[in-house]
This record gives sequence, C-alpha cells and structure tokens, in this order.
Amino acid sequence: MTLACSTRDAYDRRMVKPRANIKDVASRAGVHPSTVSRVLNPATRSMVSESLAQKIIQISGEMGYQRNPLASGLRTQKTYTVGIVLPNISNPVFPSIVRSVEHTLNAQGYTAILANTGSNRRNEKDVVDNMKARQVDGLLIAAARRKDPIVDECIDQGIPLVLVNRTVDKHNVAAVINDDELGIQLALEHLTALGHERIAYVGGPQNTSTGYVRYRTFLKTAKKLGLDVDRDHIANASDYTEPAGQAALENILAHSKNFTAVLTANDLLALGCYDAMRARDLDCPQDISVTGFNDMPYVDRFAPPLTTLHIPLDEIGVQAALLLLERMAEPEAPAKQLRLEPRLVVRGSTAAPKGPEIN
Amino acid sequence: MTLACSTRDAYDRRMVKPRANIKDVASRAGVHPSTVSRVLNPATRSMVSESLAQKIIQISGEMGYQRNPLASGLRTQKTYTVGIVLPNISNPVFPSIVRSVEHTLNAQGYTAILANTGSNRRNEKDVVDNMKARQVDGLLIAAARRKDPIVDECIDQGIPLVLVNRTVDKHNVAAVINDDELGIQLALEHLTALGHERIAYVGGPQNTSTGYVRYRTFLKTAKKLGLDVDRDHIANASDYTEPAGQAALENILAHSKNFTAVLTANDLLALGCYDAMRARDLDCPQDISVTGFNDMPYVDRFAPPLTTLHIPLDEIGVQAALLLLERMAEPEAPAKQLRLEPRLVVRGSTAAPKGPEIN
DNA sequence: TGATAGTGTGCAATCGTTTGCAGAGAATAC
DNA sequence: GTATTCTCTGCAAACGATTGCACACTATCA
Repeated sequence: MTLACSTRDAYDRRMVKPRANIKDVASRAGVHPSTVSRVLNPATRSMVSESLAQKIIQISGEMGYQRNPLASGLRTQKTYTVGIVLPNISNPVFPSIVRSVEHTLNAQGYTAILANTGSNRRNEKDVVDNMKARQVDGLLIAAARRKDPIVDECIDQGIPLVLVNRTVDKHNVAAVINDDELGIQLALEHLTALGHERIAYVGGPQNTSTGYVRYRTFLKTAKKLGLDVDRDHIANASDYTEPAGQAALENILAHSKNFTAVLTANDLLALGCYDAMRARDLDCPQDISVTGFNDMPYVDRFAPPLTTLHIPLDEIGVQAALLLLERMAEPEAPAKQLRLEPRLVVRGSTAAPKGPEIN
Repeated sequence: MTLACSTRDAYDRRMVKPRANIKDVASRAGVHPSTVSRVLNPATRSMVSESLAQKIIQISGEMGYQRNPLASGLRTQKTYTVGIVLPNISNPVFPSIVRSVEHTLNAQGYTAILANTGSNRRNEKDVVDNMKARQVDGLLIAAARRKDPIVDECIDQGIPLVLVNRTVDKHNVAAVINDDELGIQLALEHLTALGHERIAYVGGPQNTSTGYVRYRTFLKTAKKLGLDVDRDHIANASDYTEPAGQAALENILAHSKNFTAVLTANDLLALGCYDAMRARDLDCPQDISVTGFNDMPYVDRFAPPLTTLHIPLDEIGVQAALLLLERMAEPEAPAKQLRLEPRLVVRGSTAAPKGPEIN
C-alpha cells in the first residue's frame, strides 16, 4: 500500500503534518534559514531588506510558522518561561495573585509554570531544581522563609527572583510585600477603639516574615497602647491553616477565657478561631471579637463577616510580575522592595465588648 | 586583570559555573556522551555494562548533573510538560483540582504549565497554540464548550487531551466529569421533599455541557415530579459568576415572586442569588430556599451555609491526571469518560416553605 | 577607473541530547 | 584455528533555531 504522502509521520500520526519549521519557511521563500530567523527576531529585523522581510513575514504567516521555543531556548538560553512557587494554591489568596501574574507575564510573551510545595522543604527544593533545569528565566516565590537556603542559592546563581507576600531576613532581595506593621497596628487600634483591653493573639509560623513581623508588631503596639499582654493569651500557629488556627485558640482558651477579642495574623487562622469558638459555644462577636488579615475572597460572606485587613491581591500580582520583568531585563540592578499598604475593613466579627467594659 | 577561570561565563555571570552537561560527565568518566545518555535513560540502561554504568551514575551524581530538558525535548519530541487550561483560576473549584493534578503529574516527572483564559475565545486559542508550540505532551482543559473548535483541533492533531468538569457534545473525548443529571435530581427531590412546589431555576451558560445538561435535567425532572414549571421562573446566566447569578435571579424576581425555592446550577450563581435576595430584603431560607452545585470551599461557612452538591475536587484532579498519563502513554486507545457521583449536602440555605404550603 | 565603505545574505558552528549504525573485542560453535 | 554470534561502546547525524564571520554586491569618492 502506498500513500501519496511525503512525510514519514503523516501516516503514523493520523495524517498530521508536522508543524512547519524555519527551514520550510526558508526554502519556500528561497532564502537561507538564517535570514528568516533575522526577520522574525525584532532585534535583527533591520539587517534584512524591507522587501524581502515583507515577503518572508507573509510566507511565514501563510504557513502558520511558529518558532520552536525548545530549539530557540537551547540556543539562546532564554526560554520565556517563569516559575511560580506557591506554598499551597488552595489558600484563597493565591489564585488572584497567580491570575494577575500570569496575565501580566503573558502580555510580554512569558509562560508560567506552576508548582505547589505544600510547605514541604524537600519538595520545595525539588520543585525549584526542576524549574532551574528547565531554564526558567525567572522565579516568583511566594513560599519564602525568613532564612531560606533556596532563595540564597537562586541569588548566588544569579537567577532573577521576586518574592511575594513573604520576604527573607536579608534585605537584598526583590519583593512585593504588605506593610504588616501598619496592618497589625490598624487592627489593634480598631479593637482598642471599640473598648477591648484584653486581647489575645493568634499568629503565624515564626519562620516566615509575615508571622514574625506581625507577632513582633502586636507585642510592640500593645505595649505602646498600654495594654497588658498576657503570655497565656498568645499562640503562634505552625501553619497558616484553619486547623492550626483552631488549635491555637483552643490552646489559649484552655488556659484562660479572660479576653474579649482575638487578633489573628491571617484569615484562615481567624476561621480556625471561629471553629474553636463554635466548639465552645462562644459567639462572635458577642463573646469574642475576631480580626483577620488578607481579606481573602468570600470572607465578607461568612457568618459573621470577617473584619480584616484588605490587601490588593491583583495589584500584588501585577507589581510582582512587573518587578520580575524588570529584573530579567537587568539582573544586576539593585533589588527593589515594594511594600503595599493594607486597609482595615470593618465587618461583623468585631464589636464592642459586652459587660462591664462598656458603660 | 586576569582571572584563574577557564570558562567564559564564570566572570560574566558573577562566578556562576554553568551547570554540568552530559559532555562534562562523559569526559570525567572517560567515556563518550552517548554512553552516559544510555546509562541515564532507564530504557537503554541495560545496553551498558553494569560496572561502567555504576561508575557513570556515581560521577554524574557527584557533579550534580541534570539532563537539560530543552535539548532532550528537542531531540525526542517529549517535553514532560502538560498544559492546564482554566477558564478562571479564581473560581474556587479550580485550585483544589489544579493542586491534585499537579501533584499526580509531578510524581511521574511531568511539569504543569498553567493558563487562564478568562473564558475569552481568542485568548483560549492563543493559549493553546502557545502550549502546542511549547510541545506539551498533553493538555488538560477545564474550559471546554459544547462545540469547541479548539478541542477538535487538538484531537485532529493527535494531542493527548483530557477534559475536566465540562465535556463536548461529541463523545469521543477523554473526560472526567460529574454526573450532572444525578446532581440536579438530588437537589430537586430534596426541595420537593421539603414541600416546595414552585421552584425557580438559575442555570449556567448553555454553550457548556454543565449548563446545558443541568438545565435539561431540571426541566425533565420537574416534569416527572409533576411540578408545573413556569418559564418566567427560569433564567440561564451567561457565565458562572456571582454577578451573572445575581442578574439572573433579579430578572426572575422582576417578573414574579411566586416561588419558594431557587435551584441553581453552580455555587457562584447561588451566591449571586443571595445578593439579589439581600437587595430585596428577602431572607434565605425563610422566604426562598437556595441550592448550589459544586460545594466549593467555604460555602459551609456562608450566611446561610449553602445546601449544595458535593463533588470530590481532589479526586477529579487525580483521576484527570491519571487519565491524561494513560492517554499520553497510549494516544490511540479509545477515549474513556469518567463520571463521578455528586452527593447532596444539606445545610442552612434550604428549609420547608413557610405559609400555606405546610400544614 | 579603482580603492573604500556600506548593505544584505549565506555559511557553518553551536546549544545539549539522543539514537541508528558500525565496529572492536569477547564468547561461542564448529 | 576460523567463522559466527553477542556485548558493549563510540561515531556522527539529527532535533530547530541563532549568530559571528565571510563574502558578494552596490554606492561613494578621489
């Protein structure tokens, strides 16, 4: 049986003709592949005469030619790929960030590869190594720890890097973060303004910049406001998850119930607090007011709607992407840090304390 | 100034030594690169004598050699990359799916590249073309429409493909979907069991399989249950979003308020209904009961907690990934469809109708 | 008219792997 | 001892692009 097909693969793969490559375009245009390459590359476009360039563009369009990024990347060491490293994409703050990052990068021809570390160190290392092997042009990491060997390694190797949300203790890293100090101050001032004087704190992991800064700021601000901080009313959760938040508040409640509000370092922790309170039949905000941090999607619909600190998720994503683009263009430029201001959103989870506190 | 460095790049790029390649390993081991390649590739591993193989593995380990996926992919036409196409990652059903897909694929050495289409056709095409150009080994599409030229094209071109959540009208496509008929039946039976007789329906876009099937099933089941379906009590939203759901219910309410429950095709639409009701001071479930579909994260915490159909998001992701792995291994095998059963979760958004209906 | 500069294109090496083929040597058969 | 089969390893040509260099040609000038 003979087929009127010239290409080997045509029969094998259900008559699919392999995608046109640069050589096909070149021979159809009667020129050398290098000429086609030059025309299709904006930087070298001017080396070719205008008329020939037009012709080649025309033909390449007709043939539906698309550059093979593998071959191109192999030769140029530029893949137009960036890696996004998340601790956990199921945390509702990340989808919006990822979306705007991806959108902003796409517009410049970059493609995102995504990895979820599950906050597992070993995993993180593997994931980043894989991305490096794939020659990503840059990395966007939302899973950094205060001391992070992986971040250090990337910097040593000169890989353009932007941290999101969390940063490292060293200050020479590009990052887009929130003004955590301001946020905690706003929350605490809100609670004291409502009349709360005995305020508990449920914080995040101390090996993250957010967990650490928010905790320190809580202590500092409480002192400044003249609140007496009871150590028994403080618990730092091991992770930014609801169960961890629930456990933390249960821990506190086991020792003492002598507080009227709990300030948490994160919305998920706040939800965990809701759970802990429900288990003990405590009403929010009647018995205890609760504040969160992040204003993640849908917390305005919860029962009760959560008072929290709004951070501009889309904006964070856009800025992080722009910063990364900048760093990829000029890897040697000094690292910028962007610190965005959170805004307090007052909802139903906070109220004046009941009982003798108010007159 | 001279530096005691042999490699060109060492000085340029802040003393970073370029990653070891196969030639480096080969020369250190005193063998030809092809031998190293064979050792490191499980399929050809047995062609090399055991002792030599051990030595090469040892050396390659010491040098921290990692295969360059670009070069390898260029030669073999296999990139160990899969594309994930989502309509909108901010829809809370997707993060869990993405996470489990990514996890399952990772375990087999695959890396995921992610794209968000924003349900924009043009965008979708670009995104998929980009993925094809990047030679993804397979595609996972959660944004399919009932008639979808993009899906058709992928199939024509023989690209391993798995649809998630939504499928196309043609039946020869691998997919992991929900039993939408069962789901709608369960919801409707639940409402009638509570005593509801006049039930409105807020559906999804009719160009998606979910929107279409759920709508048809609502009509069919209502008829079977002997409910009289008022056309004015039905609205199909243009998109699975809260605003669209809100608009749909407002549309219905503008015509008639003569119903005691609204069955929606999707949790986000249900949330939109909450909004529409709040705007008219209607209470859920006192005035109107509402059901959703998907049981997306946190709907159990809403005010009121949403009665909805639970679908196993993680399971969907895992199964979709496994199915894709299967198809990549055997692209010519007949396409399987997996249909997972939803489960009704009754919460606070549904109750018996008030007034004369109950005695 | 001939030397010189400037323009546009082609040549060939290269990026890092993989793999069909060939051939060297060892093992087996006669 | 020679012919034959096996085993193992090396050679070299791909994969599809990019880019420094060479060279042919035209335009400029003396």
